[in-house]
Amino acid sequence: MMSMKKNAEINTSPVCQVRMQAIGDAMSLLSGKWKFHILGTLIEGSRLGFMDLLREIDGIGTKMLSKELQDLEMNNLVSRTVMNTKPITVEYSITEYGKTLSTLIDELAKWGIEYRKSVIEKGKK
Amino acid sequence: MMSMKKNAEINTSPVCQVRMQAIGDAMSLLSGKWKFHILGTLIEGSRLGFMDLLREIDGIGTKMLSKELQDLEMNNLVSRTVMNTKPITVEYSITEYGKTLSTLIDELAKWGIEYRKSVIEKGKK
DNA sequence: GAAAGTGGTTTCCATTTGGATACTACAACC
DNA sequence: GGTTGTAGTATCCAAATGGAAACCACTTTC
Repeated sequence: MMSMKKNAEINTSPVCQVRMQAIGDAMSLLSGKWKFHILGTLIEGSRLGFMDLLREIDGIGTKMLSKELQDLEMNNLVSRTVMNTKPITVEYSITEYGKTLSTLIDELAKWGIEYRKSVIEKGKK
Repeated sequence: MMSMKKNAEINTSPVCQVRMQAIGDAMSLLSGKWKFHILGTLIEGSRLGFMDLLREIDGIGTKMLSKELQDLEMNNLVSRTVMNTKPITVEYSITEYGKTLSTLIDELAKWGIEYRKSVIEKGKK
């Protein structure tokens, strides 16, 4: 019997290393429980205040919303504008760069919808 | 001056609620530092052993790999087959259902590659 | 019989994450 | 002058996450 050492050559290709690195890069910006929710909300309805977001995103608290928004702003995915209004308001919106995530987030939502359907189907059996 | 109460009606639509719920559903399966890496690796090179994955995925340890694989298997995204070989080998591969994540993961990788490019560009300035 | 390779589990620990609550500060409304 | 609404910050705490190292059981190779 041959004792070939098969080292699973498949992913040793540079293409795949780049791909894996890319996934890591992307997730370093997008990880966390709320990032996709916030981005998804801001892509749908632009120009929302802090309290708007707090109401829209079910379950999030002020601390997390504040922190996640700062992260996203720092990475230029979300912009924050302090408005010169009477009781000072702040407007959050998706940046042009943030919009490049639209197709990704659409895919995620699409997959999530199908997933829920499949779970319901299984439940019926 | 009118004091209209604008309650940011945008995302109150059922469409958006479904969308947000879907994002939450999807992330409940895909959250964690390594899920996308593992799925991405298995989509590229099917049929990999535990040690193969450990080598392919840079930085992961045995505990996390073991745990994440169990999660993914439980959700039918990855299959685990114990082979009847001399020093017992196990083969992990992506399931048909797991393959429905291909476009999503491709999008993620694509975005990550562009992101890295843009960071490098900024660095040059 | 020791080393190396398979596929993990277990234990311990530090860091991260995230939730609840309280609080500030300002202005308008009543 | 008390309540409401805006936009957060601060603090405390619990739970989840994740890494390092040791260990197990088995087999083949040296």
